[in-house]
Amino acid sequence: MKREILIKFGEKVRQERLKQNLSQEELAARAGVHRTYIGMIERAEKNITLENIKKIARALNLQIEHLFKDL
Amino acid sequence: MKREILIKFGEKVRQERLKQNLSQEELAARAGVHRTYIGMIERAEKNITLENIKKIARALNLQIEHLFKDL
DNA sequence: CATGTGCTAACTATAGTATGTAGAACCAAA
DNA sequence: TTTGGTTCTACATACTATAGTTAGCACATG
Repeated sequence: MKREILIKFGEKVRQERLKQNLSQEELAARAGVHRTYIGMIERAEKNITLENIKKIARALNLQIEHLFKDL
Repeated sequence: MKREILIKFGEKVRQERLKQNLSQEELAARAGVHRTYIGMIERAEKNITLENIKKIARALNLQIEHLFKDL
């Protein structure tokens, strides 16, 4: 499937967010994006850009690299 | 700087492309994107999306993870 | 009640695609 | 040396697709 990478990335973000007991709203606030946007990314509804990947990685205190482990 | 991540990513793509002796046009053809697009990415003029990051990684026979090593 | 998430719909910013021009570097033949 | 051909890249627009942002409503669950 074409959007497989988006699905895997979304799952990874959700997994890391829950591991840190953050709500979508909290993660959004940390990353500086809107609360529904995090939901859209986790549901693979948007093809996220590199700058926002970076924002989310920072908000999760992770290296970008880590978000692509086993992808 | 805000676009620092784009600059580093662009440098990484160029570095890997040259390592494999590919022209921008050859890499573009492999990745299935337009020839000028690769130039724009290497010069950090566009905020690349995840699906295109994936295309370029595949065209370079690299894991996405590798493109973010030491970034 | 409050909190968290999914989902729709709309707008505006910009990523993605493409064409064309220019110039640099290299090579080969006159 | 100069001329001409080739290859590669930068850069300038410009168009169209869609990412990014927001508001609102539904429906859970505590």
